[in-house]
Amino acid sequence: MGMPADERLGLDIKRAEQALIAAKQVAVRPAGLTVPQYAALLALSDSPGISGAALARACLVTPQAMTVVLKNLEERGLVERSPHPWHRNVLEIRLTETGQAALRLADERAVVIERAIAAELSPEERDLLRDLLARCNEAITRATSEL
Amino acid sequence: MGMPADERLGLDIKRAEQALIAAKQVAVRPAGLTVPQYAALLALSDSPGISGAALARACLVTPQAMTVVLKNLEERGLVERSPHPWHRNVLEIRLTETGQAALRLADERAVVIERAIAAELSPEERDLLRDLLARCNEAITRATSEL
DNA sequence: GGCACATTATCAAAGCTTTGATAACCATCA
DNA sequence: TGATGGTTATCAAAGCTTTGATAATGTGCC
Repeated sequence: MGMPADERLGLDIKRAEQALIAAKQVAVRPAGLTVPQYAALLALSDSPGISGAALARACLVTPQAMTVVLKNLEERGLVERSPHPWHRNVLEIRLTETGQAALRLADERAVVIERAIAAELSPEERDLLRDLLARCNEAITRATSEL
Repeated sequence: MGMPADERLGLDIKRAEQALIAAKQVAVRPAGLTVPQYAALLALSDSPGISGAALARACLVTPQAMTVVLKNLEERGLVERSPHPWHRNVLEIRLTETGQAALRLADERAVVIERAIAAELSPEERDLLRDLLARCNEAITRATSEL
């Protein structure tokens, strides 16, 4: 087609991401979590009381998608949603103790994956990869707005 | 948690991939395609007559997922599935002319995104990114098998 | 020829993801 | 006070994705 497959960097990015997702799945499964659930719990542990919409943004999904994930997490008692003290159309979301335990278990194993990535590269290479990916991100965003 | 978020390279990879998917969606929408459909059509154009299972592997999804994508594509007349000449539990999958036209339209725009990525980096940087991502991939796979 | 293995296609179920849409709430401004 | 704009939560619909499972087909070996 318009550009040979082996010139498309998008494929390399996708491949790495797929490997990452597959690994994360194996890692978090003993905690009974899916990868999106784990991501939500992790973001929540960093920002207790955050709103569902903000959590969605942190996890790079739409609010509607996050509603579904949270519903399942809430049903299992891993998170609780309570009305905001003064902002009445906002729900504050928090980890329960059960949620914290599940997250701890999952993250222990997920971090093994992250550590393996970090160990594969030197500090300079890590910075370089980060920079290159960020520049791709910018280029992608720019090109999209001009489509 | 076990590792600060800003040390997790997985996030950088995910961010780039999300940007890429969002861009691809905008690109392929005028052709009436979703990103998974576009990916399937693109892989098909490279390998006419491929089996559903092989196509799934090329697109980095399970055969079951690909069955769903192909069913929708077939219903819209973009692909056709026919029995293999001598391998009776295999279906050969091919682009129809309608499928080719849709793919052409979609790919024209998707390539703009890919070109923008390639233009952002020098040839050395492209090779470097590719190498770094591949090494991450290997590290991920290795760590997963040891979980 | 029978068996074991590998691969294919697809059903079922559950979870996730997007877009489109709606209603409600808050803050700001005229 | 009413209008406007921004944000939140969530319903609906369609598509996609995984795991688990089953049946069928081909290949190679004893």
